Amino acid sequence: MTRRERKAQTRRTLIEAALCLIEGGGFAGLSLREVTRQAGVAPATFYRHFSDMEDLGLALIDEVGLMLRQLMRKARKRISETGSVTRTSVNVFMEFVQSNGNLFRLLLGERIGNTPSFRSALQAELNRFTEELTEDLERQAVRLKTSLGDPSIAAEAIVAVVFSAGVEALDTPGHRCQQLMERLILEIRMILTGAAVMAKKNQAKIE
Amino acid sequence: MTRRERKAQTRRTLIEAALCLIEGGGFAGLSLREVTRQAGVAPATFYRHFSDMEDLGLALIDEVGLMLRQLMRKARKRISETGSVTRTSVNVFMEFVQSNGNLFRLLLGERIGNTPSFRSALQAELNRFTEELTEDLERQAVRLKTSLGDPSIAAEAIVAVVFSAGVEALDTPGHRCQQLMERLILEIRMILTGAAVMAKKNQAKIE
DNA sequence: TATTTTAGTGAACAAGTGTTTACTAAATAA
DNA sequence: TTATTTAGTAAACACTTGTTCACTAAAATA
Repeated sequence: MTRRERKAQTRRTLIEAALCLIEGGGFAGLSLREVTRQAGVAPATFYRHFSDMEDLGLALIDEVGLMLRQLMRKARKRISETGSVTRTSVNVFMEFVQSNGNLFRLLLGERIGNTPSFRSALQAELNRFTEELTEDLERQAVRLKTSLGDPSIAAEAIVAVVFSAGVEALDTPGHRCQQLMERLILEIRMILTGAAVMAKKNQAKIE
Repeated sequence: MTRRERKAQTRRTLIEAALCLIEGGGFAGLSLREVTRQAGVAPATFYRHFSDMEDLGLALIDEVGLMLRQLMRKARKRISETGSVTRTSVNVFMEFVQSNGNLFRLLLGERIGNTPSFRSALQAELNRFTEELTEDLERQAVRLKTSLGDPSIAAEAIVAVVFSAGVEALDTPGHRCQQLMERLILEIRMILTGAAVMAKKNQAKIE
């Protein structure tokens, strides 16, 4: 096995270890030595891969970004198969929260955490997500020949509502998740119909 | 000065110290010694007031609850003076976020954090907030002789949207906060009109 | 082949951590 | 007044932490 591959491999081990440890205590209460211990590697080895814990954190945030993009892609694919937009999106989202819980915790925990570089990186990641949703909403509006006014506002509201439900889902036992999803779907529909109605009123005012 | 008063006073000092330190690094990365140092008190003194850091944390969470209740009361009072519900509420909320930033950080940071007892306590606090908002919405609907269907769903959505904006406001410079608030107001109106329209449709179906 | 690079190691460091101990001085109770 | 309770202290404890250092063994290069 080549040296680059080996290095990449232990790097991955470290990332996985950190991700695993986040589950039981956030990123803030997470020590370099814990990570190396969990990874089965000497403390000094850490410095061959990251200069800092903050550096590791930024690598984790890259993973979050990747996750969100995969999430979007998967949702779009399934929507084009099934048709029902909201319900399918919510389904995909909840599946992701269940299986990538730790990344999710990172995303929402460090958004308020101490480290400024984390906060801005994560906020940027979230903004990108909102933008993509905005574009989707725009396309949908064109397709259905309606208007949502400024779709970015609806998108922002939807993202807030969805992620809030995501947090709640993190420690909701599986069987009560269905309930949670039904509420979430209603909330999203509220926002969308509200946006449509308000857009129509504004249109009427202008004409 | 009586002994009880003295004790209560240093207890307060410890709480204030913790609150002050949270600003620069969340609750998780916060050591007992740091708190006592900031409070100007010997480390051992801590144990005369709290058994644990977790114990201190729970005391802080009580403060959060107090803050939220004050928030509600103040909003109601101002609403009865001015009339405009949404705009006034958002104003009051944002003022609170600006002046009680650290409590806010605690509320939203530890909702996902490591400590299970924190999570549940904070979720309970948030739920109480949502409930009160639900009742307010109900009263408003009666007064305006309209219906929002199940107002608890709209309330949940509004809370999500408002707190999400609160997080963003935490490190938004004052002059851009106005923009943020305008968006927030639009989002809330969306949810409310959406809820009203959907309730009307459902009503029509039943009749 | 011999030489250089380098991912990973183990030992050591100074500094910070939570917690317990016996102690003081002042407020309370007798 | 004398005796007791107690909020706060200083010192010590056994650990954990981040970081550096010289070192090894194996892969890459010459």
